[in-house]
Amino acid sequence: MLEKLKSILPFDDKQWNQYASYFKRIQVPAKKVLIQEGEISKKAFFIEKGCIRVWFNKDGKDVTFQFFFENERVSSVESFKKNIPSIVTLETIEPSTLWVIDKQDMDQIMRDGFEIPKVREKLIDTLFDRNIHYMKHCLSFIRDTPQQRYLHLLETQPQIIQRIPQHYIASYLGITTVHLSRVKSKLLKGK
Amino acid sequence: MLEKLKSILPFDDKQWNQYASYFKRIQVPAKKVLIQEGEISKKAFFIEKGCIRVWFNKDGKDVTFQFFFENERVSSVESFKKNIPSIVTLETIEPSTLWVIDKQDMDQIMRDGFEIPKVREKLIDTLFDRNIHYMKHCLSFIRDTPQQRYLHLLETQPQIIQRIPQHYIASYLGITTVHLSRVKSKLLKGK
DNA sequence: TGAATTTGATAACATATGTTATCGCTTGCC
DNA sequence: GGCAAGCGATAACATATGTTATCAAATTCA
Repeated sequence: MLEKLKSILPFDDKQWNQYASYFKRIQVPAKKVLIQEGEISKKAFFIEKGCIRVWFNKDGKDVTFQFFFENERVSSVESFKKNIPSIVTLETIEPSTLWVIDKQDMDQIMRDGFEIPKVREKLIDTLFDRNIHYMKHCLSFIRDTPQQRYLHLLETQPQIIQRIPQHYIASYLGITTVHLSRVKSKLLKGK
Repeated sequence: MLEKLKSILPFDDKQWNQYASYFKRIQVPAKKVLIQEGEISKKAFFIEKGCIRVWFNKDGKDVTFQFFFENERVSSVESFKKNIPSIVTLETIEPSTLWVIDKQDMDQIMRDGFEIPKVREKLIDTLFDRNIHYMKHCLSFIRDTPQQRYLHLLETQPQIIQRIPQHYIASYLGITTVHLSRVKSKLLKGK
């Protein structure tokens, strides 16, 4: 099951023997908070099964920022990297199977990884990709209407539409559940 | 004038002697397009004097995505890094003095830089910082009203309000010029 | 200097989106 | 089985924001 992790961090087998023990497999129920907003994150997660929602607080309401699924890594990046309080909460949506690693161990892996050209390339690529992803996400809020964002989601990440309760999707799109309903019904009626 | 660049890329003096010649100083007028949307970017810029606007096309209208000022580096990141067509246009707003470097040379510097722990740290930090910046920028579109975004801009980047024509600011905030006028006048009238 | 362009304010109206409330359908749980 | 909670649709109304048009001031440039 760490196969996917190996493709993300392409160390050789010898090194993986050392690192494998850093990761612990845990089972968590739905709606379990993994990292709380305001807390300094000391852990990172890799999802074997299930999904995780990243959200933040807006006047008492929770607003979804991102979803993560199988074979993805999740952490409160800025908190994890910089030892500052997290601006987001990480919470499971479904009962999930996760691999968890402590910051200390992860830092070790990162330090080692940046010494090895192949791993380094991969890590840098990942950072750039994340950058591009956030950039495009921003851009879609400036450029596209909620309806366009919904359609785009349908095309590019149908599993979100299928697996995630609609009120989470609505806040992810930056609108209310009521308006998402309207958008969907407008689309059904042939636009 | 490369002093600022040295703090961003903390090589030792010997190496800088080699790299300094990679950068060329150019003077460009206002409204000069540096990189065109759709074009594969082969250059990166460092601003000595002036400012640059990053924008993209929305149904024929231009929508501003970011502003850059003195001592900042600008490039079409994803295009520059991945050799793909740029999704944004880079254009000066004021007459500017820039330092320009070719992709090939920049790649060389990056390759060398990642071998040197001190420089590597700085580069990775920069990537994370950019990530956090985009994340927060996204977040402000989901969480805040245009008025809140305007006030936030006033607090954190007053030079944008002062130096940049209002219609660029409006599209940067994701609203029309008409609405920005409304927001400002509402704020003047004591909210 | 004077004409053309850019910039910003405002009004009137149109559309998009939020708010609150209600209803019915599902789901989980005792 | 039945109740409570969660979820999604819809309606009516309120507010925010966009669109188009007009005007005045500032700026640019020949």
